[in-house]
Amino acid sequence: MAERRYWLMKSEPNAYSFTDLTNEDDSTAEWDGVRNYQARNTMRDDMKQGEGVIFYHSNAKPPGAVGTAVIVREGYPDNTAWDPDSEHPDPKSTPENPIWYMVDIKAVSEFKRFVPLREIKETPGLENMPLVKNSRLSVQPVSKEEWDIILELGMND
DNA sequence: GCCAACGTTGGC
DNA sequence: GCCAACGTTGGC
Repeated sequence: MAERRYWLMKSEPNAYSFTDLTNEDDSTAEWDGVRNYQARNTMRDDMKQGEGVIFYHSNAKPPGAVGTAVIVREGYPDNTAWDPDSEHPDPKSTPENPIWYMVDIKAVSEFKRFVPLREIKETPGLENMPLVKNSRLSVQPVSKEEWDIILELGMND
């Protein structure tokens, strides 16, 4: 069995917040609309059922981590790409030759305490996170150590 | 609103 | 294949 990995996914709360996810049927949603190859590869190839996700609010005031989710369905074609009425249509992607992929995630728990980016940047052990290194990647890997540190920050008062 | 960082596009 | 131009992300 492959080693269990951890992830972080960004969302702009104005567009789709952690609360929106918890309000879905079974707290589960398709993570559609990602149009970046590196993030696509991660969702298509690397994310496995049962692995943990830190849900992060980007472009928020302030930005930060708000809770955890879990991968409940592994990578499959993002059908919104060939829907001209979707928010992120890509005519080059077709059902026969899909370019973009998504996963399904399910909300697990909201942090007791919001963990702002400012604090993540100041916390020893988190300095190598893509988040801190100014990466724009919307789906990023998180090490076990980083996962443990952030959950400790978020789950303790 | 500004702008740095970064990814993508397209001319050559 | 290089790289300038352009568009987007996202913190501040």
